[in-house]
Amino acid sequence: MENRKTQIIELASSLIRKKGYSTFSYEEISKHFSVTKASIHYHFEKKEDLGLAVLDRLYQALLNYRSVLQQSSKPAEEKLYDCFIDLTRHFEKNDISLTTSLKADYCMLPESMKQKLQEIVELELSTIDEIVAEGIDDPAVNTRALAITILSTFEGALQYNRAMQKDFIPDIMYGINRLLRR
Amino acid sequence: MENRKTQIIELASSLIRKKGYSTFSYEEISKHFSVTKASIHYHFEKKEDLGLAVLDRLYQALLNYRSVLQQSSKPAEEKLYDCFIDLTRHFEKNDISLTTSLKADYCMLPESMKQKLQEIVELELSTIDEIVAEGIDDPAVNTRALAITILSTFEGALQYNRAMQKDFIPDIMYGINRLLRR
DNA sequence: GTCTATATCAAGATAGAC
DNA sequence: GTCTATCTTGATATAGAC
Repeated sequence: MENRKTQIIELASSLIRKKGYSTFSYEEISKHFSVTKASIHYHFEKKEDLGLAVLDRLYQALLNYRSVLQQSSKPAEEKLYDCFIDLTRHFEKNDISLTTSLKADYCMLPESMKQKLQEIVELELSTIDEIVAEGIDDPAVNTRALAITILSTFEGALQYNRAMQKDFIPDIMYGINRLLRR
Repeated sequence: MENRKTQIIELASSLIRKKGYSTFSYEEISKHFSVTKASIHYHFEKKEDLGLAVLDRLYQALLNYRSVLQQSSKPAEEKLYDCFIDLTRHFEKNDISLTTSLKADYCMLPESMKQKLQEIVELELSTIDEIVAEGIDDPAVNTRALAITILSTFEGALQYNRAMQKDFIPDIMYGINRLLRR
């Protein structure tokens, strides 16, 4: 069952978002599939291997997402708002983002995962930066700072959603609109 | 040593920020003070008791902070920027904020801590909202949404700092200034 | 009031049977 | 490819000595 490997990655990905890297366990993955812990260890010898597989999958998905965006011929502003919708949807489905959860657990990650996480974060930032820059002509504007502000805001808001059992996305969209308007 | 109790709360507070509530342990607290785990259990019978003590301390500190702000006679804009400086300093010293870390661990917290956390988050939001509102006359502006955006941005940025070993505060201050300016 | 000793459980991981 | 069995470690927690 080559498929089992993918199933494990998907479940791990969801568990990391919910509970964090150091708190999710082979035990709960094995129970979910009604197999033993040992068979999970067969697919991913160490927890670190599974963690890296989760990160690799995310990295590929992001690369793919960025290239779709780049090939789109929509006007920049529309692209950016599509992007916000994607972020919102992604977050509704997924509680909080994988990178947010891993950043919280950062000091407990193995070195290999820290490095991969940095690559992913850098890719996220530059993807948003590219779209923001496309929509803003003024060369005096620091678009990378805006991209960082936007992503920080989204990720922060998701954590508010989780703790307050309320949807703060409309509030931060109000803020982001104010931030971007001429 | 009634002082020991306070020392434990302070250490626990710092460990929760670094590693999260479910990952910090009585073991490491006891090692730090060169005593046994059992003596930590003497001061705080259950982990939940220690967690609540940490939250109570934060709640009191916040109440105190807010009342100092309210009594200040500075102009609103200055107050707000003092507040940003406090946030930045606090965050430099403390890696990420306690509430950010606890929001990431939210689903593993005992019910009592979830409730206390919500009270604290609400207090943080209303404190910032009050200052923002003081500085903005226009009744059409949704100051609470701005407060949420600002806090989300700060908390998100801290997690970026941690993972990227870089200081993103100047970037988000650029964004927040743009957000607040007339 | 602080300790030792211990109980209990779940974690990550490995060896080797089938 | 999946299993049983087992090891080791570290977690929360309790009982009871001093």
